[in-house]
Amino acid sequence: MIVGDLKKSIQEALKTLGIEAPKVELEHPAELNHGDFSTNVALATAKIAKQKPRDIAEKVVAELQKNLPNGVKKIEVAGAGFINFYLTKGFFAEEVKNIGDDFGKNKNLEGKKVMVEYTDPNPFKPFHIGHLMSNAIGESIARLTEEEGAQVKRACWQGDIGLHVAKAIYALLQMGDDPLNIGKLGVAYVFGAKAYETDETAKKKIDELNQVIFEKADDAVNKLYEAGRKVSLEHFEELYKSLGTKFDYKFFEGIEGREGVPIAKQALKDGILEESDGAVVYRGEKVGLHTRVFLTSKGLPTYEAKELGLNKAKFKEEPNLDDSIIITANEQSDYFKVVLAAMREIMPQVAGKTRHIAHGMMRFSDSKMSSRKGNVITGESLIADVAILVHKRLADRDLSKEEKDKIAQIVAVGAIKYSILRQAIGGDIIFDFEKSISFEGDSGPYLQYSYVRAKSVLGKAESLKVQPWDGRKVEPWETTTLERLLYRFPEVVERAGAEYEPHYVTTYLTELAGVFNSWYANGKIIDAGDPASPYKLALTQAFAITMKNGLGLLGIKVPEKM
RNA sequence: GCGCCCGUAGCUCAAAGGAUAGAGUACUUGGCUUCGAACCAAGGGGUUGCAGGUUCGAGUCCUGCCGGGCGCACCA
Repeated sequence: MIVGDLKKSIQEALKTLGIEAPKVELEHPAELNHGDFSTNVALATAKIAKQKPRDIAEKVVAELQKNLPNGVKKIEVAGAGFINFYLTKGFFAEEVKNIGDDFGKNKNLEGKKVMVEYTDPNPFKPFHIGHLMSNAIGESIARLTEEEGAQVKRACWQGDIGLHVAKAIYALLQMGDDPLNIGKLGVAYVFGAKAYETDETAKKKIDELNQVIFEKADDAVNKLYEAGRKVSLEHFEELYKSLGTKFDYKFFEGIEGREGVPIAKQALKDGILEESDGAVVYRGEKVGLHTRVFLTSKGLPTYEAKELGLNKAKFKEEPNLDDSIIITANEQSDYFKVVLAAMREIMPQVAGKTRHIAHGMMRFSDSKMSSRKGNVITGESLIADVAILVHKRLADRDLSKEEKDKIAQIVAVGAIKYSILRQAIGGDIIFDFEKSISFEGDSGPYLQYSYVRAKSVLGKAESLKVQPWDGRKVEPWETTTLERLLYRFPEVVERAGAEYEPHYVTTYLTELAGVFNSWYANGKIIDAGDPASPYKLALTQAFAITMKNGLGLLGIKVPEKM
């Protein structure tokens, strides 16, 4: 590998010069005109060696040039004392040759089994754009983890029981019995939530209803409950289909969550949890956190207790899990600190493998989004609205209605996912339809479009029976920026996977697409008079594969036409 | 009040302690009879919230302040 070889050569050069360097750092310079690799050893060792950085750099370069490392074309000293390496055409050609369908994969997590929980919408409540955010991030992290060689189990945790359900059913009981659908359910929830806050009698009834639902004590209520749950879940299923997520496990508060009650009661007996004002709580203060309630004074489990049941169930289903990741918005960060602290005492083997990853919140510029207040944008409506905009762009394309519908769906979801995955996951996204969803420049469709163009060129080459480069001889054709970026893709994937940061992939792909588009505009790829044409075709192919694989890691599909 | 997170171009965001802090967008201008213009090329735009400190080197690390977000007992 080039990195290892270069480091070794630098290490040896330093040794010959009698300079001690604990470790050699080799990185890609931020700017491409600073070379393909750069090291700061001269700067880092200057003080100990009592020499000027540039002097050390000059000496190291002189030493390296006596026997130029494999794949290196040119070495330069630049700036304060950086040593920059430029690679040979032969190196890039070899890399391009190796770009196939597996490009990007690594074996860092080979043999590991990882469960990733994300999205977590609640039946009886709307699936809003916050869930879209969690889904986009979670799906991408799941795919990155798979790309690292792990076996991934996708899990979704759904609150099909609890006060929010009681609120919706309270309203449904008053709404007459025309057929239930997702729209009616949304209205019911908002109505019930409002009643709970403003109407004392309603509040009392809803609290009672909550108990009735939990105990499955009333047939009419049970029936309504089952119907509402079904409508919600079917709606979620449709959304997962268009988002490209397929869950291996769907856990429910009403099923796995119930199992948390006996666990909490046992923990109370064991003295891990304690009683306080009739409730069962965990005193987080003993580990520098705060107190949280696990069982209410009425004996009902809170989210905390349900979480115990859930996490036990995860390891019951998948006993050989190496890692269990829970992805939620950061409003739950402190909650998870306390629950995980309690879990470390109650079920240490589970807690030791469970980790919470927080992402930012989807917000409006002027207010907090709240499904309770009804001021949410649903995932369904957002996808539909964006798809309409895509359709407008497709108006004069020579494609069938079916093709256009399919493309609109892929491009709309791509645009939305991109707008979420373009930034570090920790940051909030201020949702603004006009600004958030873009088709130009830094956007999902920009990447999809550059892929489609590349495929179009490849299609034309095929119809003209033009063969791509045979991979054997390389002439000293000019090295393109495209080649200088392409071989870095696996490194980007590795880092994104290790840090659970899909945006490294997004940023890389956008830069890659920019470089491809610029190269594309600058000259012809298929050109009978150009001896480099077959090589350019191979480059185009390599770009298309990389873009498709990269977008795949973001959970974004590529259309063949758009 | 306490805890966690954040503050970079008009706006939305990048930047693994390194070089002249970069993209997109918006604005101005040029480019389709060429392999797809959802594209390309060019231009202006910055005291990285403020003040200290550590370091050969700080947007990045430390301290304080200012501004914002989230959380802190029976909701999820």
